[in-house]
Amino acid sequence: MAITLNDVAQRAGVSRSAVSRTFTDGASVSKVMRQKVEDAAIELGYTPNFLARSLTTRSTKLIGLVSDNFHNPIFLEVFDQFTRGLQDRGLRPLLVNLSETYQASSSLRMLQQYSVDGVIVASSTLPPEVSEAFRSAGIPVVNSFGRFSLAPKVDVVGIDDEACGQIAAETLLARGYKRLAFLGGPQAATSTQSRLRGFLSELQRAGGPTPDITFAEAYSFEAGRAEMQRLLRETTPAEAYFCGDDVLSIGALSAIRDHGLRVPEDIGLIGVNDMQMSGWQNINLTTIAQPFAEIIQTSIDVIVDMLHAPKQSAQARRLPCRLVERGTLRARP
Amino acid sequence: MAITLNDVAQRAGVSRSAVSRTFTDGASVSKVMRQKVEDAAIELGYTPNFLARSLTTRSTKLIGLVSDNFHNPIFLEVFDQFTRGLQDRGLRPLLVNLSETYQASSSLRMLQQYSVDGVIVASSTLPPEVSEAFRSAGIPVVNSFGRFSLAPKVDVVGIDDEACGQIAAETLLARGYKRLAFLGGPQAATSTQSRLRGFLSELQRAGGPTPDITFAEAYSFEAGRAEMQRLLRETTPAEAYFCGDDVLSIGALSAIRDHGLRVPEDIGLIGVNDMQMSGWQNINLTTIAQPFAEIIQTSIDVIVDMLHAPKQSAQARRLPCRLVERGTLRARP
DNA sequence: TATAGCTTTGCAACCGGTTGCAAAAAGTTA
DNA sequence: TAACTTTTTGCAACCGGTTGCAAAGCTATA
Repeated sequence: MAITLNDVAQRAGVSRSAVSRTFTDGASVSKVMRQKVEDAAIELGYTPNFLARSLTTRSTKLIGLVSDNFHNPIFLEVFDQFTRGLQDRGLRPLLVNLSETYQASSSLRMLQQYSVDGVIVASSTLPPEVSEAFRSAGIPVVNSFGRFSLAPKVDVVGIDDEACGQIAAETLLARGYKRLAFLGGPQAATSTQSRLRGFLSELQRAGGPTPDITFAEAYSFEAGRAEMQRLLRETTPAEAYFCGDDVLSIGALSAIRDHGLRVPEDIGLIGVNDMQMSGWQNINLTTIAQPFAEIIQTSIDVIVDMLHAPKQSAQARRLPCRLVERGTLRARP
Repeated sequence: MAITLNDVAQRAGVSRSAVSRTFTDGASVSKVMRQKVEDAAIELGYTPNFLARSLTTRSTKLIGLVSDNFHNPIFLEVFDQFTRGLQDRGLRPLLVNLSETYQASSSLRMLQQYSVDGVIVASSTLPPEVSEAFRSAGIPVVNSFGRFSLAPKVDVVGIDDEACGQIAAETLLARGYKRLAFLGGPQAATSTQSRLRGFLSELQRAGGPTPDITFAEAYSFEAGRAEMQRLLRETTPAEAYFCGDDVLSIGALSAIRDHGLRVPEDIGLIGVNDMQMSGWQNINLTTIAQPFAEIIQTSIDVIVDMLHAPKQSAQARRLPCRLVERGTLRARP
């Protein structure tokens, strides 16, 4: 069916090697030979088979892109940019959806079967074991949006969650808020814990108040809404909430408004991520931006480096966050 | 480095074929032989190389998933469900981001190089030529969310855009709206045109008013907002708008509220898609739901069928939409 | 024109598997 | 136990490429 190297060789009246060499960068072929082969190839509509090639070159240009964040709107930015970034470097993303029903171990085996050149684990919630499994299988791996650690087992590119909590604390204090609260993501998530730690330490350092602390079930609209509804029903709400992430914040926002309170007049809200729709004028969320583009670009750079020269030591990179001021916190006094 | 068939054969003291057969469904191997091989395989940590296998079996289980919708929030549902659905059937999505900078032709060549078993083009805006190119290259292809046609060149699974327009017209008339308008997506998009056609024909049939017609630049928040701002500034707004899709509607919604008007009291709004965030309580958009799950499931079924038995004739499937009543239209009189 | 040095080319082995075929082994029947 | 089936196994060729090696071709120099 498909046109192969042999067909082209025969058509052009040359050896198989000659054809192979014409399609291999840096191989030795004379002008006239190249011309003959290319003519025959075009005539027949030949395209080399990458997978057959990969058998000897030991490189498939396939990169496993593993995530469990498919429901979170930040996924939009993340996947758009990952796919483009990889394409730009001639790499191909092989997508793995690691929702709860799929075992991490089966995804490892699967990506091994496809001989991926590397793996990007794009998730802040998957346990580190997932990435580590790839590494111990000898596959280059980078964990994007992962947790910082001083002696990481795999390369990590993410934000500084503690600094993020500090920025939130500084911002709320600078706005003159007195009764503060932390409405985190899932309590078990390390990102939640780190942000909380940064938040608390900065409040303490600055002599600020001790905040109330609660956690939502997930990084999702419904979870944020449900938790805020509970808070409004069962407690005296704080003046301002530092929320686990944007989608959580938007859930909380909806609960507050439904409860007849105004944002930012009655309650202030600050999130984390700065996903696209946080900037939509009817949401207009004050938030702490993750540098998506840089995280993704860096992740790709790291994995590409590893493809060329496998590294021994892993490194965790923390990229800085920054405050994006919009309409869910009151102005500075 | 990696463990191969040969290693296992040697370890188990059997032939290469024996090892191959143990890992091939339906091949003839005795119990004792299988045991020997499996023991050796486990000991060495062997996993068969899918790509090497594909060379002889001519099946890679790779499915190209091409789209240009990466910025639209419906992408969330679409990709989550596609990846899971494919995984469930042992297929692997190879992602292609066909944003404007990437040529359709290069994506064809690339997917050919990777010998994908089939291609799913998930987009309502990519021109039909994209899907047709795959078909004429002999690669099974299905166009999800594509336009219906009586004699399609490739298989299509989508909604009935005209019926969608009709539902919008019926709904708005039933609510007693008099001055209606259509705020479409990009004028060139066939989905826009079909929805408009259905909308107009139903209005005419029911003796309804003739609506104003305008188009936004894209299916995006900004485009919807910009166009609605223009309408509010330059025209007397209609009583209710049928918008091209949800993200456009939400953009329009924000413009209306910013202009000091209320929805649904002053202006009514109905969208298309029912993406997740349309149900968020602070958006609460009345809309016409696309049956995402069914479209995706059907698309996968179609492509799987084609893998087993290549079909001659293409077919376009239209799945029904349904009204989802929320808060952006006034109640029936 | 003979010789050395560089480039180009084809041969054949290999990458990691699968599979048709025939020989060997096991199972059945008489 | 002999003759006949059926199952299991290994050999060797093949899938579509790449690549080390040596022979062939070319150019430059003496």
